[in-house]
Amino acid sequence: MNREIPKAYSPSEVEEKWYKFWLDNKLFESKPNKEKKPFTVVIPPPNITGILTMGHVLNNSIQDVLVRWKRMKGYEACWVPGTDHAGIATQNVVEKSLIKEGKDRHALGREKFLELVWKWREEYGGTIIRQLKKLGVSCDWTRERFTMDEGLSHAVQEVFVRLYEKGLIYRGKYIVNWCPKDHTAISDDEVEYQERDGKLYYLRYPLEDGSGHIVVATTRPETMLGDVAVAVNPSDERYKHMVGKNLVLPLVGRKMKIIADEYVDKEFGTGAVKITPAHDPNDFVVAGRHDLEKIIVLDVSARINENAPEKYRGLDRYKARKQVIEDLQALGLVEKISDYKLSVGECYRCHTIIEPYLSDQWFVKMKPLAEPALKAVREGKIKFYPERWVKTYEHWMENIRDWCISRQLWWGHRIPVWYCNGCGELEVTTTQPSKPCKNCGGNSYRQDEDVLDTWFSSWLWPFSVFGWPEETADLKFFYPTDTLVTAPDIIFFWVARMVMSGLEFRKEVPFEHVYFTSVIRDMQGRKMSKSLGNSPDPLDVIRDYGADALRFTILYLAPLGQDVLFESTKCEMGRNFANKIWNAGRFLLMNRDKLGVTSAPDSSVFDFADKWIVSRLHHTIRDLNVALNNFRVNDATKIIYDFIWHDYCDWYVEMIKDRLTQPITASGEDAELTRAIILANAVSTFETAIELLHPFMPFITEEMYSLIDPVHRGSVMVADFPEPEIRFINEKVEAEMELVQELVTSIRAMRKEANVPVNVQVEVIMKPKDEETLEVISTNQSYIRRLAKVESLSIGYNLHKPSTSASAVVRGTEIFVSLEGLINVDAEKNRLEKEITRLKGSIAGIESKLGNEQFIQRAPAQVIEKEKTKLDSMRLSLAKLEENYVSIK
RNA sequence: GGGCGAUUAGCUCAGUUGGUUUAGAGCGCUACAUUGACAUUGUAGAGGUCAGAGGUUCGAAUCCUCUAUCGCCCA
Repeated sequence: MNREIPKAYSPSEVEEKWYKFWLDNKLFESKPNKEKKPFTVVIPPPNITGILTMGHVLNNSIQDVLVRWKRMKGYEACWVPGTDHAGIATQNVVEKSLIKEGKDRHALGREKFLELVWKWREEYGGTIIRQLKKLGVSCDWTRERFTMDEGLSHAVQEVFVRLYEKGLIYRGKYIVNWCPKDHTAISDDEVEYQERDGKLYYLRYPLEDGSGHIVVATTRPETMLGDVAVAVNPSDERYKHMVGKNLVLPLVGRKMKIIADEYVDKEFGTGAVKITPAHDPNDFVVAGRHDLEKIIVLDVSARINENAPEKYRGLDRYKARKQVIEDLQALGLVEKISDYKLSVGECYRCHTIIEPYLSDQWFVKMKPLAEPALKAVREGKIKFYPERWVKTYEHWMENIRDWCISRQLWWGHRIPVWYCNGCGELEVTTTQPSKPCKNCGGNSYRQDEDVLDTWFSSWLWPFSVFGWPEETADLKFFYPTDTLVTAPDIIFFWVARMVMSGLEFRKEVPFEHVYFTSVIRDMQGRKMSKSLGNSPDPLDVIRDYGADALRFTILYLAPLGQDVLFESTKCEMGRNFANKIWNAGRFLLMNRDKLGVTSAPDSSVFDFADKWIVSRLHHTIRDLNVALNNFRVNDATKIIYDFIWHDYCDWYVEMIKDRLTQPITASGEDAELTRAIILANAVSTFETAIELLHPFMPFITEEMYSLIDPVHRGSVMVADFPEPEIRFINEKVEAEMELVQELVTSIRAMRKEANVPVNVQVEVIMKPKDEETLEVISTNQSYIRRLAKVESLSIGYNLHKPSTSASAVVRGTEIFVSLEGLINVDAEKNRLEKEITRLKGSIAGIESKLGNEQFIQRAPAQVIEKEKTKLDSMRLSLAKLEENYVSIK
C-alpha cells in the first residue's frame, strides 16, 4: 500500500472529521448499564450569554481527560452538558437590544418580553455549546439540559415548596443589596467589594433644646434624609449626658432621639452614628432593638423619593449627596470633610454600586442546611483538590447567612407563591391553586411577581439533570456524580450549595471529588476579562494551533492549585508535540509500506532496545494512572510527553532505524520477516502510547489509530486503557540503557567540543569499568556506533589512549575519541579541568559527610552505603581524568 | 483587620512522605547540522547563593518561626 503522508500535521480537517465520527457512532452516549460502574460528571453549566473563554477551555479539558480516561477504563462514563439561564445577564442583554430599538420592556409587558428572551435564547444561547464541541469534549449531547427546561423548572418549584413547608423558606422585609440599575436584589455573595477613594463627611445635628449639637460622620450623607436617630456607645463618656435628648434633623426637621447602643464603635469618626434603618444593614438591626421607624427615602433607581423634602425628590443619589452637602454647608452644619478610603460594593453583573435597601424578599434559612454539608466535607465524604479549599469552605459554612433568593426580574423561575386577591392569604404550591382560599373562600389568585436567584436552579443541577424529583433509572444509576471540576470563585455560589441540596433532597453527597481549576491570567498576571480584552479567543487559538494543541498546552501549564499565565503562542508547545507524534507515526507507516511484509508483534524476538522501550512504556502507564488517580493532570501530560518525545522518538526510533536498514543474520525472506516483526513491535508500543495520550489529545490520536489500522479496529475512544504489566518492567535493562545513553552523550559532546562535523565518523576506544559494563557495551556496540557516529569502536581493558584524543570517564568507564588533526588542546584541557574541579568538589562534600560521626550514627544504613559507593566511583573517575589530563598533547 | 497562597534559570513553571555524583521542563539564548519520520527538527552547551534571616535535623528548595514583596478571599 502506498500513500503520501504530509510532513506536517494539519489539525483542522482531522478534528472536524473525527468529531462527526464520534457523534455519528454515538460514542459519547451513556445509559444505565448494570454491567458497568458509572462515572458521572456534570458540566458547570455556562451562561447562555457567554462565549468560550480560556477558563472554560481548561475546565472542560480537565473534565474530558477524566471522562475519556474512565470510559476507556470500562466505566459507563456519563458527562452531562448544559447551560444556565443566567437571570440578570440574559435579561440585560435582551433589554439592551430593546433599548437600541427605542423600546422598553415595561411597555412591552412581561409575557411579550419573555417571548423575546426565549427567542434570543434559541438563536444565541447555544453559542458556547457549539464552541465547546470544537474543543473535542465528549459530553453526552443527548442529555443536554437547560436550567429553565420544564423538568428542571419543576425541580426548582418542588424544592421551594418542600423548603417552605419545612420552615426553611421565609419572606420578610430586610435590608438587601439592591442594584439600582438592574432593579433587583442580589445575594450577599453577588456583591463585589472594591477599595475606593471617598470622603468622610462630619455633619452637625443640632439639639432640640438649643444647647449645642452632636457631630456624626458618614460616607453617604444623602441617606441623612432617612435618619431616625443618632446612636452612641453607652460607655462613651463624651456623650453620656446627651443620651435621651432630642435632635432636630437638619433639612428635614424631624425630631429624633440620641440613643445608646453597643454596636457603635467609639473609635470610628466622632463616636456618634446617624441611624438610617432603611438604608443600612447595621442601622436596620439597631432600629429593631430600639423600635425605630424605618423610612425609605430612595426609589428603585436610587433616586430620592417622596418621603424626603420636596426639594430633593427625583434627584439621583449622587446629585442628592451634592445638594445635601451644599445646603448643610449653607447652614454651617458641615464640620469638615476628609478623604477616606472605603470599600464599596458593586453588582457583580453590571458593576453598579449597590445600595442597601429595605424591601420584601424571600430567604432560605441556611444554618440547618449548612451543618450536614460542613460535616460531609470534614468527614472526607467529599474531597477537595487542592485540599486547602476546605478551609475556605468551612469558614463560609460556619459564618453562613441566610440566602436572599428572590430577584425582581422577569427572566427566571417564577416564585411558586400565590396570593389570594380577596384577602392576601398566601399559598405555596407548584401549580396555581384551584381550591377556594382557605381564609376567605375567594377564588382568584395572583402569583408572586418575583423570580428566583439563578443559583436556586443550579444548586440542584447534579440531580435535576437526571429527572429529579422523579425517581428515574438515570438518577438511580448515575447519582451521585463522581467528580466536579470548577473554578474556585464559585465555591460559595455553587459548590457549597450543591452539597447542601444534595444532602437535603437526596440524602447523599452530590459528588465525591471536587477539582478546583487554576485561574488563567495574561502574561502580566492579570485575570483574563472581557473588559481588559486580554483573553485570547480560544477559537482563534484552535484555528491557529489545533484543538489538541490548545488542550495539551493548557493542561501542561496548569498544575493543581496554581494560577496560569497564558498567551496563545504557548500553544506552539502542543502543536509541536502533535507534529512530533504525526511524524513518528509517519516514520512507522512509511517503513511498513516499504517492507512489503507485515507481521504481528512478537515479544519473543525482543532485543535490548525493545525490552527497554517496553519497560519504559509500562513505567509510563503506571505513573500516568497514578497521576490521574490523584488528579495531577499536568503531571500526567508531562509523563506522556516525555515518554513519546524523549524515550520513544529520541532514542528508540533511532535504534530501530539501525535494525531496519542494517543486514541481519537471517537472509532473504527471513530477514524481511524479522524486520517486519521489529517494526510491528515498534508500532505496538506506539499504539499503546497513542491510547495513553487519547484523553489529552483526542483528535490526533484517533487519526493515528485509524492510519495504523484503517480496517479492522474501532475507535481509540473505546479501546481498553493500557494497564501496567509488571513483567515488562525491567529495571536492569533501564539501568543499562542509561549507561548507553551516557556513553553516547559523552562521545557526542567530545565530538562537538572538537568541532567534528556531524557526518564524519570517528574512532572510539573504551576501557570498561568492569565485566558487567564490558558486557553491556559489547552487546550494544552497534547502537552506540550508530547513535554517536562512531566508525570503529574498540573495547578492552588493556587498550591505550591514542596520542591525540579527547577523553572522558562515564561511570568509571574511560572513553577516548581519536581526534587526529582535529583536537583543540586548550579546549580539551579546559573541559577536563572543569570536570576535575567539579568532581573534587563533590568528593570533598561526600568525604566530610562520611567523616561526620553523627551522620554515620544516625543516617539509615542504606543512605550511608549509597554515599560510600558514590565516593568510590567518583574517586576512580577522578584518578582516570587526572591521568588523561596529564597526557594531553 | 482576619484567612489562604506564591516567591526556584532571562521568561513561564514542575519538584508528592527531608537523602539521586550535577535542583528539572518548556520557551528564549549560543554553536553546529538540512534528501532518508519530523527545522513545528536534531545534537551539544551556557544559564540557579531555590526571596531574606533564624531554627529543627546527621542532612533542608522541601519542616518550623520571623521579615520582605506580590496575589486572592473574607470582614
